[in-house]
Amino acid sequence: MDIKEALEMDGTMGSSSFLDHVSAGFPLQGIFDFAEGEKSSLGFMELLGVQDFGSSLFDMVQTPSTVPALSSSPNPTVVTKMESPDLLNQPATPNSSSISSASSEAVNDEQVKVEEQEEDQQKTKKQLKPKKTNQKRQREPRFAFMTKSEVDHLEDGYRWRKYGQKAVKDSPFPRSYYRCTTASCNVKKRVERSYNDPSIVVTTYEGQHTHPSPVISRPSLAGVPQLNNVGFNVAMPIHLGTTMSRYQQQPFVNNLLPPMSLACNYGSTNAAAFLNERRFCNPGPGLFKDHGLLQDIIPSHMLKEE
DNA sequence: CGTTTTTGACCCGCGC
DNA sequence: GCGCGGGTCAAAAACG
Repeated sequence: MDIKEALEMDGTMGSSSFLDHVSAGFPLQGIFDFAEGEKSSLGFMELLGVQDFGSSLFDMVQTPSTVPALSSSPNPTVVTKMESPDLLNQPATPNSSSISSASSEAVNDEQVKVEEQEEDQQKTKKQLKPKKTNQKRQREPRFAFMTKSEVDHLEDGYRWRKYGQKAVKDSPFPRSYYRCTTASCNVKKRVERSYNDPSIVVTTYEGQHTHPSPVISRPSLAGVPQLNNVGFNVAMPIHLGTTMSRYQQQPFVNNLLPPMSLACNYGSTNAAAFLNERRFCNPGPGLFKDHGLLQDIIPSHMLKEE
């Protein structure tokens, strides 16, 4: 049980609690703490209830141990960890069935965690600049998922520019920081590799894209079929068509999906979609089922599916 | 030549 | 107050 070891190792870190991990970027250790299931006694549904605050964060993790079939399976997998309830409705990817099933069986170790870090910090404007009226910086809600992949930077339909890299404590693998290259869109993501299982990449998204996936207009991806003209459902097909041969990125939540998030379940299957879903399902603090934007963007038939 | 990556420095929050 | 770790900046290098 690598995870167990990880958990124990985490204990050696000592100074940080799980929440600390989370608020600081939920290092894997944090995730595994979570997996331990002791620091979070909330049941999944309970969490949902808690989460239902719209802006509070929600963590759902399936540690590698929960998907035993993965490591040995020819088809790599993705373990999803989400920090936002709105995203939980994420459907399994079309071709993740095998993985999904595997994970479902493994959910026994299902871990859930609630985070309320939204008031955490707002690092969008920053540090080297004169600090402003120091309200605690607010951090955008984040969500992450673990992906079994050989490449660190997973294609998700958006363009990212790397702006930093740091060594991760207790891990031989560095953590990379990316920002969406689209002007006015300050979505960020962190990518790091699990030191317990180097084949697993943990990607954390922070913020919400304020634009459609740019891949639509990208020549290199022009051949990818577009599901719509908005962009957020496009990424997955692109992903599948262009990168699956190198790695698999198949976020899935299957049985972990919270019922209440069904309203946002419209079939997107990747990170970009997650972000968009999040954005559209959770347009503002406390708002949950506002379909205003959704209706503008999502085909009516999709909405009906909820 | 424009864009992205690399990388050391810096800032900030937090625990001791 | 100090040190540590996480996160970001920004100049230089690399890349296409």
